[in-house]
Amino acid sequence: MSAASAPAVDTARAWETVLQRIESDLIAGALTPGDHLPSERALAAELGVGRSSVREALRVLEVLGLIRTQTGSGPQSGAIIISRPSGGMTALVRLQVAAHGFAVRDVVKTRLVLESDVVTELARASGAAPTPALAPALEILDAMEQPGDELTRDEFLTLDQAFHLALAVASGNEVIAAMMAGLRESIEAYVRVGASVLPSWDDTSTRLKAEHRAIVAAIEAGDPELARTRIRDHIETYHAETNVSSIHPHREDT
Amino acid sequence: MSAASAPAVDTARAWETVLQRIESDLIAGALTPGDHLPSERALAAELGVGRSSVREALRVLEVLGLIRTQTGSGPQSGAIIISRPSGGMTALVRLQVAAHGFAVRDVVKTRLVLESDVVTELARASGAAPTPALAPALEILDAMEQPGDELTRDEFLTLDQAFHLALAVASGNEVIAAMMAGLRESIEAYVRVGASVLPSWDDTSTRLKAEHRAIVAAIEAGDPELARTRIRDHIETYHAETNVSSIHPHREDT
DNA sequence: GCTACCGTGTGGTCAGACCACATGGTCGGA
DNA sequence: TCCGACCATGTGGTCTGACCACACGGTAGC
Repeated sequence: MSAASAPAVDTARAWETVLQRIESDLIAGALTPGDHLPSERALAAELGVGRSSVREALRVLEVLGLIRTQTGSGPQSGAIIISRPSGGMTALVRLQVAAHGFAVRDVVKTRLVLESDVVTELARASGAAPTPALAPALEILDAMEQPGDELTRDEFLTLDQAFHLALAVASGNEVIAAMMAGLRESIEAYVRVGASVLPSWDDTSTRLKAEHRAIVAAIEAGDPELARTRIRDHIETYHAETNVSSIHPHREDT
Repeated sequence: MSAASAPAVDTARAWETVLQRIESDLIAGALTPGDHLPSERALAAELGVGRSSVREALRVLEVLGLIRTQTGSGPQSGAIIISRPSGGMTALVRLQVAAHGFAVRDVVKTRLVLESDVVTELARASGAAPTPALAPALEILDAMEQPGDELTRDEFLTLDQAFHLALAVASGNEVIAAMMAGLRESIEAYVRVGASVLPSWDDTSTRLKAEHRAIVAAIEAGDPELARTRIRDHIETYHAETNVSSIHPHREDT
């Protein structure tokens, strides 16, 4: 039913067995965030594989945002289980965009779909009771509006990204938050290029700030439909203005 | 302004330089799907790094669904650029679920959000003009209803997954399709466990088939709201019935 | 003409050797 | 007693070289 006989099973490549071992330890609860993995040399000896194979598996886990590695000795050294899905999501989406697997247009559209749901859920929750989870997002808005301290485009965009991410986090769905972060970061280069060619940045940033406040207002008013409409307009307007969707990772010339 | 002097810049780890090189080649169009990467040994020599570092980078690309490797010689050997985004999504989400980064509940919820948008878009498009893109999905439904040929639960679930994926593909947004596939696959183990404990599989499968037809009917009728409602009920009912969301990767006992 | 063979290049793996680094203990002096 | 310098230890990061299994493609022999 399961394995035919005794042999085989070993058909997987060495680094895959390492990955499987770690995954099963995670599922079994033998490994939880904060724990240290055994050292590469110990893992290699324990699993009967070479250290290079262990390293290939750890590299994958690192890129996927599951572990953090550090040299040296002490409590902070070695490979430690973390859980930072957004990092892996970013790398995944960005490379897929680069490889033509994803169109920038679809990335923007997907982000819109996810974020629409985020604000809808937040508005629903806020209609029932005040939402303290929104506090981080509000702080970011305050930071964006500091009088007398003009932000550069880059600084503004950084805060803008943080605001949208804060909304996603506030909704409580980590999967959506990670995906949104990944989608956004993966096209960040295009967004920044788009912002740099805008004729009047002052006008744009002023409008964006107003739209952010309006979105939050709709959420706090407990109006899902309004919040949804506003986030949609917010995203679509910006991307239409900067023409981000038409930017193509490929250079057709030369 | 940028680099202090001549040195440094090399601060990135060796395997990262390999990754960056490949990414930039992808963006520049020097590498497109179907192309062969240079051999590991050539890449190592060219970039001035060890072969093991090259391998770590290639391993990442493989897990992320960007390349396919094959031993031997000939046209099919070596590392070839592909673009299978769902593979990377699956690995990422599955491991994050295992590491407690993602809750199964949130995965299901996110899938629901994405799929709601898929059927909404399909219904809108279908309202304007017939949608030939739905053909693959319809074929799968036919296969699920073959009379006299009772499908096992596993076979049924495989077709079920294919149906939902076909809908996503029909919507034309590859990012959403890939993410949905990844989300679905990552919790497939839990879904199958849930199905295996259902009291009356015949009743369930009959109901699911009817629901599938109803969803398609709503799409073809060009009724976005109805399609949205039906897909939501379809997914929520099933997951409530099988209690998938409550399945926890951890075993609290022993 | 066909078959069997073998050279060649590929990824897959392992072993061993360094390196830089961060820690934590030890030893010496104040 | 206290404190600073020192160094042994263990970690990840990297490179080198060596095999292996495999798949192709040409070649020699039938």
